[in-house]
Amino acid sequence: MRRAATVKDVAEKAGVSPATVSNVLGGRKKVNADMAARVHAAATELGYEADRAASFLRSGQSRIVAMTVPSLDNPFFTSIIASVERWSNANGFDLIVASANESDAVEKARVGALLSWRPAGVVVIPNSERFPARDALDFSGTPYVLADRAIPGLSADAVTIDNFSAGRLAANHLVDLGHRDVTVCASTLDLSNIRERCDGIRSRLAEGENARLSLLEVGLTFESASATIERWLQGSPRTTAVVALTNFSTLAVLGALVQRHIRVPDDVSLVGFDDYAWMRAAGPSVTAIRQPVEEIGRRLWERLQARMDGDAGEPVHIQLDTDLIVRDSTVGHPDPVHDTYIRSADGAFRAESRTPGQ
Amino acid sequence: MRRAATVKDVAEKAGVSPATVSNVLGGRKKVNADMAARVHAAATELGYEADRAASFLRSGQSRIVAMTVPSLDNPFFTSIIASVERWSNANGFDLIVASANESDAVEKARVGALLSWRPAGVVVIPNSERFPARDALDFSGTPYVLADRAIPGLSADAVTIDNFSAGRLAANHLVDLGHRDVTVCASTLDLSNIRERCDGIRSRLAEGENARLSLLEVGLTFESASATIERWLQGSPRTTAVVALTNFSTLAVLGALVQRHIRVPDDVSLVGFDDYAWMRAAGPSVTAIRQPVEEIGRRLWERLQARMDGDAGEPVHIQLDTDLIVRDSTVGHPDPVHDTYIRSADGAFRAESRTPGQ
DNA sequence: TTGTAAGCGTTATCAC
DNA sequence: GTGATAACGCTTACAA
Repeated sequence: MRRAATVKDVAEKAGVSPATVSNVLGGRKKVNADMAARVHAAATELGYEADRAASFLRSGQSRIVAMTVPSLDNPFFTSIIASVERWSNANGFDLIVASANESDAVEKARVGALLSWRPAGVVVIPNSERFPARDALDFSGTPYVLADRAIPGLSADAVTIDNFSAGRLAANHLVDLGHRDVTVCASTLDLSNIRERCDGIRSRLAEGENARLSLLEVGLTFESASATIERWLQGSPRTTAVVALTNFSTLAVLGALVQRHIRVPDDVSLVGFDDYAWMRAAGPSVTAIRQPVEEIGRRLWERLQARMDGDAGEPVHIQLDTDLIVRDSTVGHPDPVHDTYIRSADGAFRAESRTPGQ
Repeated sequence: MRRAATVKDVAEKAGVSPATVSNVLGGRKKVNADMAARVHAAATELGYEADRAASFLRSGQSRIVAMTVPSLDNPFFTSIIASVERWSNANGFDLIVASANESDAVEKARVGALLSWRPAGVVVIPNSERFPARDALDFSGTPYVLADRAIPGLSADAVTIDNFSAGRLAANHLVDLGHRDVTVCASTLDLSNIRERCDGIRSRLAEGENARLSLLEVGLTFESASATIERWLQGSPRTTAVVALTNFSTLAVLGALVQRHIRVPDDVSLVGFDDYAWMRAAGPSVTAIRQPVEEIGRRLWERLQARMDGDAGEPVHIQLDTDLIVRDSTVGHPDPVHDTYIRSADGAFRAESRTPGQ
């Protein structure tokens, strides 16, 4: 590992002082034009890039954002990382990521390590409602924003979807189609977002008569979900529709139904959660609640940016609307050209064709 | 943002010198037992964690690993990140990630930024064979390891699968089943790993008589792949089997076939690439070449660790074996209990049931 | 064994 | 407008 060039090297080569180099490259002070040119030339020639650690140490401006997620193997979480990375990068911040690996203890330990970088801000998808990172974050005073999972009673900025409405949106679709026996596959009721989705479904079903809701807690992984659903199906449950509240449980339900040759949607309809390419490609394609991932990232950044800039206002909980993407798993085989329909929370209906560029 | 505690604070509280605090917490020198206890107590009380930037600046040990991937929206890449993150974390390193967002220019720019952290090592999944990060990495002298995509002619450590053998494995399965008209859906032939997979398929097909191979270049995204495959199907191609060489193209092929009510595997068989939960759950479940993601991460770390420790030996290209997971998309509906079969490169056959915990 | 002091590379301050 | 100098928080010679 070659020693990297320093300000001194550049200064010497350009025949100026280190301070001037810093001023030119940092663009903080006015400098003589041809001096600046010499500095730039020298910097380029030496491949100079300021050492971020030293720069931070002196300036106190870390330009690091740290992010912790329950797992890096869940595409929902990584899609949020992708969005945050784009925003942070666009603003000159680098992103340090840590996975809690589904463990409260790991989350706690990892956040400790992240904070030792003195990040300017932190984005957290808490591993559980215990929110193990909380104490360290609060103690450090580092601005942070929660994503996806808000913590009940916690005063902190959070960006989530409107889980209750998302649940209603799913239930409403099924009720409209005449379903009265609905089973909900929840990952775990230990998470408030999942509970709220359930509440939304329950609330809509309660508006009709004779609607019955069964609840199945299937765990956080595809494997546990598959096993639980398999056991449940062995009991020949009376159900005409399933709402799955996470991407893994959606997949597990679909797999179990297909494997048992239960016809979808003829025997059982399915509304899934999250919107992935495989849901379009599956046979049958899956009706699903789509979360606005890109917007979640944008709003996370917006909140974090505000806090990093010193906003000391009341904590804000942003709850974004979801869309219902109607596909074969609830309505069979619709119009072959416009075969995907989107129903927004406001009830509007619009067609979306499957052609590229969407 | 509260000012974080420093060594001085801890030293004062414990009634010792800063050097002693550093020695106790860093565990580098022997210290008196009750002094050590006092230091630990003070550190805990103040919530002290050494500032990593300052620590690095003085010691020259950055304990940062940087990683760049073409996209954070591709679960294959993020699964490798997940594995590397576990290994780096276990060894006390933090991980900075950057996405090239499928752009050579972005890769180059992002790697420049990453290097300004003076990372101890870098893991790169190059965005293209141009490997835009190369110059900066070589110039910096930072140890790096390529993942997934080796660059032809490049002298650098790389951990990939044995792409040629993977191609042969897929083709062999289809030939065994009697297929003679095989279409390959490649993302892009601009990547050597994809070309090698093609070559492997071609090589196996060439061993039989009358085998025909058609090649379809479908692009890197699900959308472009879907569109291309759709156009191709409109031409009523003479093909009894498709090999898809990436996860997105696998999905796109499956979707297009299902949508057109082409029966799989009765009309067309499908061998996909990568192994995801959705492939088990899809109807039909998808026969696929599984890449050993966890091992890729392990070997990446092993190589990087060696280089960071000063190993100056010849560049090593590790090529890992893949498995063929046989499912419905090539063989219909096998034994309902052990419904997934794995065929390794060595030809061994073993059953794997779909019960949880696998 | 413990403390003192220097210095990592940068930028902010303050003379010039 | 430019340059010398100090200081950020830490680790590590080296002195005690």
